[in-house]
Amino acid sequence: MTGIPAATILHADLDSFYASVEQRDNPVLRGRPVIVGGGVVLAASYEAKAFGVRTPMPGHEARALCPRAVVVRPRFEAYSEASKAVFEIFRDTTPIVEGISVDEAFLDVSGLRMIAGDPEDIARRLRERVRDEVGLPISVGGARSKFLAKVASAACKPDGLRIVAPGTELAFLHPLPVRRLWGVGAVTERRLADAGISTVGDLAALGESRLCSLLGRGAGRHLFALSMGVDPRRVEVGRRRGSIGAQRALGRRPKTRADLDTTVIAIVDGLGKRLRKAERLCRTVVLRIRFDDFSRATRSRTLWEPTDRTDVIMSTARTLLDDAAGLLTDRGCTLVGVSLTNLDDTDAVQLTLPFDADHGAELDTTMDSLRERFGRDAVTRAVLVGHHHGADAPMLPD
DNA sequence: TCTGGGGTCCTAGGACCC
DNA sequence: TCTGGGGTCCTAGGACCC
Repeated sequence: MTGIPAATILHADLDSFYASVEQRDNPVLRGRPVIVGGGVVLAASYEAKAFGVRTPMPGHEARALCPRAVVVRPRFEAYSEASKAVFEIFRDTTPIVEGISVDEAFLDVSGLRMIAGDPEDIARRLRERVRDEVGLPISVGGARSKFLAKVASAACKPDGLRIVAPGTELAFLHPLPVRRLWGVGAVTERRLADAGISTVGDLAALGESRLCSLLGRGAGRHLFALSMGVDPRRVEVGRRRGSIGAQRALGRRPKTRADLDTTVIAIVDGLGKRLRKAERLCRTVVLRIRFDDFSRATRSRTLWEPTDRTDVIMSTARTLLDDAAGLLTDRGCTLVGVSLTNLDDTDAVQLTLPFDADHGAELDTTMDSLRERFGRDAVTRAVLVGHHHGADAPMLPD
């Protein structure tokens, strides 16, 4: 492996997360097919997956496939607690951790070779710690890029470890079905199948331009790059979510406008609390509706200024509901949701300073001056944005 | 008891600005 | 009556992910 850049990114993914927590906490469930959820399958243990149970399958279908399965109600608090414990182990392994969801994350371990060994050693210890300290099985994939690390973890599930050695990427990738590519879902898979493309290798052989004419420029470029193992994205620490939302399934019985109002009020009330707790402001309110034929519609409004006030969000949401009223005359509404997007930080302060690469100590000085201005503990987060000169320098306003 | 609840990113058209 | 090239922001829809 000398001379070649080593696999440096790990993708760690808990196996059948919710179901594994249930089996951990209730010995009776161990070794048995377990389904978490009621109306739809939120998670299935590997014993249940062996019968063809998948998420998000309707509950009745899952029970038909696997009548012996034990169906348990989700316990989101337990999952959240388990997730926190696992993420502590991630961050104890390396400071460069990018969480993707409650049960998976990317870890950049490239700087750890000297102190912690090669990626395979690190991954092995990580898996042992999650097993010993939290009691859950976790699969870890490793490679030179995020995408390949993720494919590797999927390929070694359940409870596996797979490192894609540098130089072997395409041999690993090309035999896989296109569905493994990030961005290929049911619709794109169908379109590719119609064009006779079933594996990643087929897709790579098609070439970028024909892929673009088949799927559109953005998707074509993206998928072609992935199929060639090209994925330059770094592991990003401290990404903040760009939106928060909540929704309620309403069932099929007919709803009155008052029913919808009541539901929207409850949703917005909860969102306002979450927004303030997270110390964020939103500028755009989106109303989301699903109809009984499973078609969807959205209506949105952008506010003059960012807000975290429930009353402002509420009146905006009700205006949107009025906007959508016309859509509801001939179809039943089976789901209503509200999302808040264009999120800002509360009390964010932006400073612009010249920066001389020979004087890196200026960064510390900047933090000190921020603390001086706002109080030592008032500064909770600082974001460094670099502007560089040269060919890619941002264009200046007229 | 016949389809959850949370998100991300991209596209396309129109209004508007210089 | 003919006629531009840049850009931003907003809205709506859609694919996709876990």
